[in-house]
Amino acid sequence: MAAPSSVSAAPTASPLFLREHEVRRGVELLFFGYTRLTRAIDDGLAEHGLGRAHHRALYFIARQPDLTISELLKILAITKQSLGRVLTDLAEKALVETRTGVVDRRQKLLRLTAEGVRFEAQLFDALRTSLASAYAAAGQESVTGFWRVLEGLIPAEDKAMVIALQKDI
Amino acid sequence: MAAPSSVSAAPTASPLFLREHEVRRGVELLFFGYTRLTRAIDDGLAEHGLGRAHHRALYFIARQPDLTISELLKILAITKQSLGRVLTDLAEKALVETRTGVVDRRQKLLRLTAEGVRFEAQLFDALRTSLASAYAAAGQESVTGFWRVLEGLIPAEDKAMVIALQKDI
DNA sequence: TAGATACGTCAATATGGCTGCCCCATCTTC
DNA sequence: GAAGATGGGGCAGCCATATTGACGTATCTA
Repeated sequence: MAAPSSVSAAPTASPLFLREHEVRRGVELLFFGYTRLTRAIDDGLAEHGLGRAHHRALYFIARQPDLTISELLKILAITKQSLGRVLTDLAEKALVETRTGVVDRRQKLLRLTAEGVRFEAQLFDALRTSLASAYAAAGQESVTGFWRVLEGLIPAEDKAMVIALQKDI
Repeated sequence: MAAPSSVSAAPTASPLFLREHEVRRGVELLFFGYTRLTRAIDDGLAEHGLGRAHHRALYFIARQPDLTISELLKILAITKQSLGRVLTDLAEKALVETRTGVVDRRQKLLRLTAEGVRFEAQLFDALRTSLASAYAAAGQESVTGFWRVLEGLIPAEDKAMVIALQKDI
């Protein structure tokens, strides 16, 4: 794959054609890392009869109180129907509550209840334990690199959304 | 866990209690990065009437020809039933073939057919495009950090498996 | 030969996604 | 004030992917 740099006539390989090994390594580590991290909260969720889809909604509502439905839809990138079921479950379990929008009364503003806050924090703790130990083992420099590469995987049209999330804390 | 060498009385916070912000950032970037990367191959899969589960099997068979069923089960961490359906589909589409094990005739050794190799390579190309551009934007140092953190997320009992995968290429 | 292992398979069930269609309330624009 | 756009809710039906538990067969190992 890598063109020898000594040959001047043929341009060297574009950075888009990195050695296959490096790409495969990333694909695999992302797969294992992501799946193993999410597995850390399955037990906590199961105790409440909830699944990962519920956690994702819970998580982003925790992160941005007064989020609207359509904003949450953009973040999760699922359909209204799918989200509807999840939010119904969360409301029934009194983990999430909605209020009518103030500037636009068509909107619903999503918030966690006190119990929702408690539960999300409990789940987050499991995530923190896993991720913090990975951070600690890798060192701060590695963490920065970890963030940079992942940011590069987010398509331009989604980037503003992700950055907005991270402004709040 | 590391005791601060300078302060003797009050220990600083353990590395396991990193600032919440840093952990949330990692959780979110992993979510967006992973989901956006996997989305890159959905169209290619759909053309063949296959889903992501099929790709995961295809991918790891490509990576380790003559993989056995039980090894693949460990990697994917799903049930025999679930994998069975996926492999049946792949066999019907003539993307995967099996041979009886040589050292142990109970085993089935999984391999891609020529068409399977071609198809996996095509899908891989979409992954490479995404990941390579993220690598290029972040720089080689970042890529190393990216790998290190992700490795730290893999539980000890799975680590040998992942490392074994990466020895082959 | 007895037991463990590798694989296949049955039936039933859960979860979390999807499409297409239609509804109402509210905001915006003309 | 009317027309249309937007935010949200909901119905019916479907699909993909996962689960459990039990059982069967071939093969290996002690």
